[in-house]
Amino acid sequence: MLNEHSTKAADTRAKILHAAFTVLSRQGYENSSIKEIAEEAGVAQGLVHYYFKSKQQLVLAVLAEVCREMEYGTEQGAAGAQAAYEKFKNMLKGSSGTHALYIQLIAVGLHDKELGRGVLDFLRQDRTHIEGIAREVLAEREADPTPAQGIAAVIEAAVLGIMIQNLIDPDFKADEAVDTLNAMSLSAIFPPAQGSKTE
Amino acid sequence: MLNEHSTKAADTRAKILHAAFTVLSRQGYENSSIKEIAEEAGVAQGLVHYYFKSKQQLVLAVLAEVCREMEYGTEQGAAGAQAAYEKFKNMLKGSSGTHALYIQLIAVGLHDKELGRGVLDFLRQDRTHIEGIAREVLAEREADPTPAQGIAAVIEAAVLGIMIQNLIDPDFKADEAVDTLNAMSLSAIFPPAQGSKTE
DNA sequence: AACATTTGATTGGTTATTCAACCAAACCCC
DNA sequence: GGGGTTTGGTTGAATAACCAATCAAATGTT
Repeated sequence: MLNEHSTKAADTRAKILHAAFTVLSRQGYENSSIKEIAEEAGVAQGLVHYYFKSKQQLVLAVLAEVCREMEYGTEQGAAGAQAAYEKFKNMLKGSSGTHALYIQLIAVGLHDKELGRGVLDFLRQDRTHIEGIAREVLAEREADPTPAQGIAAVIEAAVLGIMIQNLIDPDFKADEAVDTLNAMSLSAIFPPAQGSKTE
Repeated sequence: MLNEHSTKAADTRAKILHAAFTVLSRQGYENSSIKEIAEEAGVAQGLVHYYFKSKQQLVLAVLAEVCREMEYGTEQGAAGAQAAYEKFKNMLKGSSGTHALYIQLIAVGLHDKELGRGVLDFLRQDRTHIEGIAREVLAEREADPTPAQGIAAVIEAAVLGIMIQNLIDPDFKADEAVDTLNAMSLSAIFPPAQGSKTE
């Protein structure tokens, strides 16, 4: 039966995608050739272009895969925030390949319109998600929800930067950094005595 | 004359370096060829290799240049922090080429040992500088200086992440993000009346 | 003349992408 | 059910372009 998704086709497609992920995260974008990806997948070169029009398209598909791997849990409020931070700590220990690839794709996306679009989409979705959590926490504290957006921008930024430092610097104290970020975001939410807003 | 001060030699060297910066920041690492850089500089291809053994070496030299462009002021204490944040805001508006190149080089450095070393050096120096400021501020407040390291890590991270978002997302509200980061780092320093840390 | 600088053609290699041919299973008509 | 045909899947070689690096020769400078 020639149903739109013959399992065989889906299989090899996934195989190529997985191989692309492996090679790209191991060697980086500019050192990864289609030939090498095909070898890793155990198929002929031409087949890669049968499933993906161009290297761009392939990498774009890999990006989607990577994004799926970075999803958080869905707990609510402060508990959700805690859970997300813990999950992030674990990711920092384990999935360095994924992170390296992500940073790589961000950089390539700076000069590749199509890829850049994909990266931007994911980044925004991520930030929106963080903003949602921040809003919940602010609501729990019965505080003004306005700063949620700015807080989300900073947390998203810090997450990216911690990833980067963790990849580059073998001596980087990732756990400490995440804990500090946690504390900082919390104390941003408990309005400190700076302005005049006392509880 | 083999003297390091032959002005002509220094001149063309600088010319090539500048052209490399221009081309690299415009087109990204993997789309920049020596040929193109030579053209931009108005010299023959071979000359580039006369001054820089390899593309790696050239890019490494450009990195040093970029780092010089990113230096902060040297004011002390809280005033220094304020000044640095303001300077950062201005940079976010203007020097996007420099930032794009920096992110690019971070990414390439992930899989290029030599470049990676250079990037790491700069990153550490930067973080140490931030840590110094944090220490000064903590001292002004007569607070425990221990968390300075963690705070510096988070601020460095956030700076990187804000750069990235500012490059990628045309709607990113950079000023708001920097102000929020400022507030968050301050409130991390005024120990908020928070009960006990989660453990 | 000796040296530093500059040139541009050459080398040896890599790359993404295209293409004609091949295979096997699915379908149709008898 | 069995020949012929369409179709999706797969192959590996060919194409055309590009690249970093080298080098012998030319030019400029002291």
